[in-house]
Amino acid sequence: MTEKIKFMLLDSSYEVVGREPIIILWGIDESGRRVVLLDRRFRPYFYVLPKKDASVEHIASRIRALSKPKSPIIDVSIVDRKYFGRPRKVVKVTTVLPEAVREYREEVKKIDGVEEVLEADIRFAMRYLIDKHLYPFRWYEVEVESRGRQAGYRVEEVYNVVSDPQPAPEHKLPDMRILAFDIEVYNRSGSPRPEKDPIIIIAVKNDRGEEHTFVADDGKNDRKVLIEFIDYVREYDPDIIVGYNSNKFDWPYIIDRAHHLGLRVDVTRRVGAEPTTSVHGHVSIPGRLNVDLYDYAEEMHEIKVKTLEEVAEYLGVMKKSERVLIPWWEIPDYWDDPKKRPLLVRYALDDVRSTYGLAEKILPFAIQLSYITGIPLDQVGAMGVGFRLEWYLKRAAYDMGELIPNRVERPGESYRGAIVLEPLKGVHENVAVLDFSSMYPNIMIKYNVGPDTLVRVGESYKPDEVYVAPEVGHKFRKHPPGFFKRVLEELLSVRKKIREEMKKYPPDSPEYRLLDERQKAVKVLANATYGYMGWPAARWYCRECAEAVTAWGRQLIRMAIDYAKKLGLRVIYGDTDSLFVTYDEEKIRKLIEFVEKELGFEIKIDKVYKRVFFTEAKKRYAGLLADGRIDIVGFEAVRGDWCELAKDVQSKIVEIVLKTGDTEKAIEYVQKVIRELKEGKIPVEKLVIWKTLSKKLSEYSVEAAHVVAAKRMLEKGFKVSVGDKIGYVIVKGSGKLSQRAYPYFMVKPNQLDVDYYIDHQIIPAALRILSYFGITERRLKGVAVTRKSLFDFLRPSSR
DNA sequence: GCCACGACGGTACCT
DNA sequence: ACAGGTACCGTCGTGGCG
Repeated sequence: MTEKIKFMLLDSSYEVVGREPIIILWGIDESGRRVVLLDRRFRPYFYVLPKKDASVEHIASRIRALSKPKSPIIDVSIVDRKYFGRPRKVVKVTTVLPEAVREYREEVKKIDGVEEVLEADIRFAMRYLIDKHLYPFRWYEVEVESRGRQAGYRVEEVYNVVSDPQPAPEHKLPDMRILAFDIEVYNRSGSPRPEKDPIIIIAVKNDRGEEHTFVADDGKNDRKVLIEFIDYVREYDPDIIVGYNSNKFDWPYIIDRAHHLGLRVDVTRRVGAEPTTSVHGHVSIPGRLNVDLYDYAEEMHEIKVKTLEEVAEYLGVMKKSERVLIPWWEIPDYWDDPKKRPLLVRYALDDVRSTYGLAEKILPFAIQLSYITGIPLDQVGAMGVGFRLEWYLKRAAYDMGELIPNRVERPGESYRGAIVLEPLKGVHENVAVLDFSSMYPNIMIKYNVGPDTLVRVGESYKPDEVYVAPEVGHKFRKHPPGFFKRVLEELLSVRKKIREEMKKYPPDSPEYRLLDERQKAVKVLANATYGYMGWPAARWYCRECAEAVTAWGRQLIRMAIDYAKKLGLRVIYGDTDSLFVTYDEEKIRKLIEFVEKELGFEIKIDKVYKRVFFTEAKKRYAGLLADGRIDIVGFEAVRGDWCELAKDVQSKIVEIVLKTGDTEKAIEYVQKVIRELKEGKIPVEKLVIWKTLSKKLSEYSVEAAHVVAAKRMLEKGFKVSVGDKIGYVIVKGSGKLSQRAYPYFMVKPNQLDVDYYIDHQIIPAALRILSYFGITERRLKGVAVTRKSLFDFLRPSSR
């Protein structure tokens, strides 16, 4: 007996039972029950593209002959698809077992006349979602047969899918159970090792506001901790589990430690299953969405040191001043001291509260990213922007009958990018910053840029039927609309619709916020398309396309600059799609009109600086806005590889100079800081320099400071890996600077080389701004000269 | 052998 | 693990000089 149910999709997976693959859809139904839908009707397949002169039928029959009874090919048929926009006859090969796709793929490749095997690398569970148009966090109606509760699945009801799920009208997200967790490990030296270092605390917090800490006994016996935690997860039964760096630390550690103690990490919704680590280092928990919030922190470029405390502070989740802070190397001391141990427990609690708070800030966007791209939530965060876009493109290709190109290894070919103008150095008053709106996406749409519309060498074309890119001469057919043009138009129109829908709700309503996150997710994809085309690993890679886009971009901004100058606007600076011009409303209006009417693009005033300062360097400036806010762009103050003290000093100088013009005050300030530094009044934290380890230690050809510091960590038993940020300080002594670099936690304050910080951090950062005003290193170090004010330096080039 | 200097490696930023 | 353009630091090799 069949019935219809509505459900919201959480995730998909598959299993092979009795030599038959079963798609498993995890979801939540209308009444909030967790359900599983099993679909036994779907089979894996791939395509075979014959060479142009080969016989499709012949290839098809050769493929049929490959079928082996144990794992048969069940269908070989000739179908019409498109490959880079051109209609092609291809062979669709269907098997029973997903693993069989890999085996047959290799054999089919060897057949004469086969150009390529396509779509043989799409995972079965994702193949189902693509083909059935299913997206996480969207609602569907589906005809099913109930199988009641099933012992193997920890859900309220299991159904067999009878016919394909159909989209149901959108309604709000159901209440989902969310669990944040965080572990603390006891170890006295180096990085913790699961085979010996116990997990002394696991802290959890859920969406009901409940908090728990599972704490080891005095003997640091953590068996109980793990058992209680595992039971808690099963008991609370979360849909989403969040952690901070949990994919790389907490989960692997829990799994290794539990196995070492002979325990199973029985936290999934599939009886008998355990969390598994995928190739990309992401941990998968069947039936639940495991989200590592660190992945999202990595994308927040404003935050330089991405510890949980820093990110929580930045996002307004928890102030560092209002929580327990314990340096990680003191954790064992806190544990061993009975008086301090409660503080350590409190610290773990503050960590998990921060983690949960981060989830509240980040998950709404992450969920919409999953909703738009169709990538399950537990994977979407671990992916780079390129892969997120690529999944969106794969779905678009399927919907258009386009074959998904293979990923091929190819060398990167560089090409010219954007224009950056030489800034007019000095202080300028009343400057408007104009920005082209979505310049590259709009170029791609206007000129129909893409790998399928590109006229390649040897191909014929009629001159009036193509767009020709300036300088580089690449040609793109005007018709029909290409793959990227169609995708981008869709993205832009979807975003427009979302933004219109948003107007129906007050800005503080949940509906508004949800839609706002959604439109942001769409924007990310649109903005990534140009870079994607120039990415050698992209399936739809097209260097000529990317090259043409930047060429058109250069032409565009040149024409805007020329017109601005013709109008009598001073062009102070410009980079790629932005122009800094004197704030003359009437002339700017004319410029905007010109760009819209004559060039066919949109340009807008992004901001107006009351005062803005440039040195001779490109990509570096500081501006004062009408409301008193200050933008610092490019300078040391916004770079993560300068010590906090130098950055603070530079920020302060910029503020003094832009707001008061009093350079003397700035000098006095620098001198004061130098005095404090010499007197040892500056805490070590403000002197730590953080640099990313971008490759393996052995691969470095020069002894850079952070590399030396990382080697010292390694010697002490710490794991250092690619991507880690190494925090180091410079100590007194002789020899190369790099040899005097030590991890900050290995150094006592009196060992610090104060002179290094003065000469190589404070003074350079200060002079970057102040040398334009004629101030020298000697003055900063205390030699008096005549007083000048900012206003002697205004509008330098106009006498 | 020492020093000045430029090339280069390396990192992080901007749009 | 989306692109190219750019600034700037410290190391390292090189050539000139003694």
